[in-house]
Amino acid sequence: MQLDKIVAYHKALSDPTRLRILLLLSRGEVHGHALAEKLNLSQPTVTHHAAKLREAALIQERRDKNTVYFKLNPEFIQSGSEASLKFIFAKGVEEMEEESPEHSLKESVLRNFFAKDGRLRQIPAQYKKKLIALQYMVEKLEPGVVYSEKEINEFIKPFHDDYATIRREFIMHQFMYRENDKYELNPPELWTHWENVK
Amino acid sequence: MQLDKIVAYHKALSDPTRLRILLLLSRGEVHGHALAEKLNLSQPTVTHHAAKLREAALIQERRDKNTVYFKLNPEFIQSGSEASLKFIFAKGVEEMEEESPEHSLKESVLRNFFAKDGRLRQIPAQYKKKLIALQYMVEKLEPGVVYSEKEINEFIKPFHDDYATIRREFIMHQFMYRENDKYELNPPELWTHWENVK
DNA sequence: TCATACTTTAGATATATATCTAATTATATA
DNA sequence: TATATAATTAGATATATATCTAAAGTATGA
Repeated sequence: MQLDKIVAYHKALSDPTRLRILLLLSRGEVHGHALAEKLNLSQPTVTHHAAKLREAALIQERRDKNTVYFKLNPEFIQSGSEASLKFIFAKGVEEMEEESPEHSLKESVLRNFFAKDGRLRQIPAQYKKKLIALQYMVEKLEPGVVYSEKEINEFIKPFHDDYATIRREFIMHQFMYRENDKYELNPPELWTHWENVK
Repeated sequence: MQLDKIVAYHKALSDPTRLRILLLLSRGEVHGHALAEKLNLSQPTVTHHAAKLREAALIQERRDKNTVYFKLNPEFIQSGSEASLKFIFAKGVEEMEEESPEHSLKESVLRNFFAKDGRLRQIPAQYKKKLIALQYMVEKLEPGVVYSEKEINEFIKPFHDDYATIRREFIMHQFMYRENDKYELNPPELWTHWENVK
């Protein structure tokens, strides 16, 4: 289930009138006219809400003569709820682990921005390239180790004199995590990759 | 959990940007600036959405120096979903079974609108009273029995000559259910009671 | 104490939507 | 065929909201 569907599902349920309609339907079929009466609304308003609920597959309809009867589609109400939980909690990982076939760019950045002695000639101005350079440096840090600010500065200095800026960029792009002046590497899933950036 | 809370929960989840934020947070803390970058949005926009998510208790915040870190509140995401299913499917019954201490009105209607021989003198014009009279008659039908239209007419005639109108009112107020010209009593939970009508 | 960086607030704008009335369509019945 | 009932569509209005820019607030650090 993709984003749009989940949005539509919650939109359908994010109106008090529609929730009251579902509640009334929970005990069995009700027709449009009766809904309008019970809710003290005009019939066009009921039609309007019924359309929204139908689009989200939350109700079904049947016609008998002039009258349209509505009833719940309980499966979809349930599965929509499950889908959105899955979306938030689980699906995230694969979703964002897209392809990154840009090896050539990476190589070119490393070759052009880093000198043979390993120093960073200058901080790339272009966003993608900056991320690549930052990641290259940060990968030399030890995961799980808690660094002081001073240690981070000392780590960066051999690459570039402006350690303050680079240290800030580490945080900004989520390569690292800071709490009470202690610095620690984030897991790579949290790093900003330019592929992630819409 | 009452209607308002459930509406707020689904409203919070009914925006694609907010879902993407939750997805980004599903892997750990992220701070505002990083969210703005990853989503290609301005920081005020992130603040705006964060406020909505916080109001719905879906995220929590922590501040370190100038930076505000957001993280999921997974319990609430889960429990909101459960609550709304409960609301639609279960809670309905008690919700609507309010008090109905209007026995005196019922007695007065039965006394004044029905003659000693059981005939309905006239169809009450006042909504509440009409429902009482209709219910009184309909309760003499057998639950579970499928009636033809003709049988329903014959049933009504001893009460009142205008059986067509009364038959329609039976359907209209959900005392009965019609499908392919077959009539059947609805369960009383579906009947329109004037207490239900806002 | 001044400048910087992150966040929030204020205000503007454009879009979405919940509701209504009036008109139209669809179906059934006399 | 004309009438009645239920539903839908069209159009109007008022409110809500997602987003932006600009300004103000807040905490840090030199």
